[in-house]
Amino acid sequence: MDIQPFIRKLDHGADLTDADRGQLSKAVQHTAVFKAGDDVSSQGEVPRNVHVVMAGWACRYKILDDGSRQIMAIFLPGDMCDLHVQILKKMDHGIGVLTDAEVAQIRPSTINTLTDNPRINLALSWATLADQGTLREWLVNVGQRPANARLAHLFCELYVRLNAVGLADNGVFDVPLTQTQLADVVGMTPVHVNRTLAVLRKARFIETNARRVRICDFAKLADFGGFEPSYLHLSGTKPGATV
Amino acid sequence: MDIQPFIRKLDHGADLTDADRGQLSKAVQHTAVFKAGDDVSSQGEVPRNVHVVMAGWACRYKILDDGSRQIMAIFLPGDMCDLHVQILKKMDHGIGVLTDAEVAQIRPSTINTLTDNPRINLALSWATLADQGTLREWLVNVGQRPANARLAHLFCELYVRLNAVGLADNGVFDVPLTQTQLADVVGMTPVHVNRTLAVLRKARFIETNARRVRICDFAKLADFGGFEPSYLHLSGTKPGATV
DNA sequence: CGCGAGGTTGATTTGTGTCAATGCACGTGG
DNA sequence: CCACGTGCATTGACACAAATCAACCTCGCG
Repeated sequence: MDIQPFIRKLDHGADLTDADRGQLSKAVQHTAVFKAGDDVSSQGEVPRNVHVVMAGWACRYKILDDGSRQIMAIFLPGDMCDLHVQILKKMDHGIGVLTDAEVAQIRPSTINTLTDNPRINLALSWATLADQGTLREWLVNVGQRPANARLAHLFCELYVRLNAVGLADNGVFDVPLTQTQLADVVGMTPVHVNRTLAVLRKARFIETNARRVRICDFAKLADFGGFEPSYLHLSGTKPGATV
Repeated sequence: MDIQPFIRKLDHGADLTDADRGQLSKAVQHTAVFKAGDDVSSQGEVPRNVHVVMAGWACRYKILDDGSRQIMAIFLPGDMCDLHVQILKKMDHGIGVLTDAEVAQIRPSTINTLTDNPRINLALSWATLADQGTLREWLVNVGQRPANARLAHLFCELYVRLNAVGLADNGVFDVPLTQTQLADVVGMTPVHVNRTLAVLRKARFIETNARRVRICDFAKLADFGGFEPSYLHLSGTKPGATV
């Protein structure tokens, strides 16, 4: 891995110095490897460490009594889970890994030294706000948009987020999820995800082969899905950044 | 108003001293009155003040191109909107008032003096985490539950939250929302909200007259709606609190 | 008195879920 | 090298929940 997605991402949120970047790099040195489907931390547990996805995809999810699952957040490489959980006494949901993945664990004491650095603290707070914006947008997506627009919106978001950490370009990116996992993200049935993907392909919005997606015309797909990237706040908090 | 819901709420999150309570009281002295439907702050605006609802109900919402609206959060008396927004450059959604309401405005500088107080800071952070938990639960609600369970869950949540600030007791509380507003919360049609309410009434889960709701048997309704209140974290962060 | 906002109800359509079968790629073991 | 099993994608037939369209009702208010 060339430059860490974690740093690359936080660079969007604040003007970090090389020393800041070094400090961040050091904080994510201790990693653990998980197999697809494993839990990083489970519902009901006492929150311990903060996690940063280094490679692979993870998620925040909740399983209901009837066995259905809602994925409430996707963590891509560079994403941090739950900066402030240690305040709480109990996880009200699980954090799991969607693919084989490498996840860094940061102890609370290390987090404190990070947030003592004002630039890093700003970057982390920015990232937290962006996560919240994303969650809100997912609610809008699931609550208001029909199936085809819902998936369109999701693909647009994933592309922009992956692009921001150097993992997507030219409309092409990997989506290493099964259709069942996609279904748990958008609140649909796997069968209906399948059919909806077929519709999007037929309409020439996207092309897929294996687990690779190509967005044929981003502007068109974004319009169709009602995607409007301001909620990701990728212009960050930097004064000079473009909106 | 006897004791402020704002203080009453934050008391759940940390062990405040009387001095802390005084400091909080003073921070919410400047209020403005809004008429139902007014915007407290609009999408696209530069975030300025932090708001606390003193009386009435407010919400966070987003309107889509086709005119449909998703309410992403309900702010009850005592709830604070967007502790950290000032980090961002642009509101990606609107804050509006669902009923006639009184809203306190806190300037960023005042916020800073509040968060300099470690107990208050803990309480505010706790409240922020509870808000996030609520948002996640709404996504689960809209993404996975059928209409009747969805409304059941919402009523359970509203009851517990109102109860926590002294505005509900014995299963009875006011829901000063139109069915159209309810629909925007749960991602359904007003017509379908109406029919679903009728089902809940007929099943003797709830009774309603005017805008007052009575939950006949909370445990039964909670079970039906899959409501499990841990996400509200009302046991807070206090060591001695019961779970 | 008339108007408008909100609630209620009915008939119908449509999007999505459900159930079930098939196909396909891949890995494993005989 | 082939037989088999498994996980995932795909497809079809059908059921059902929810949206849509439209009418009507009630009540508070100017």
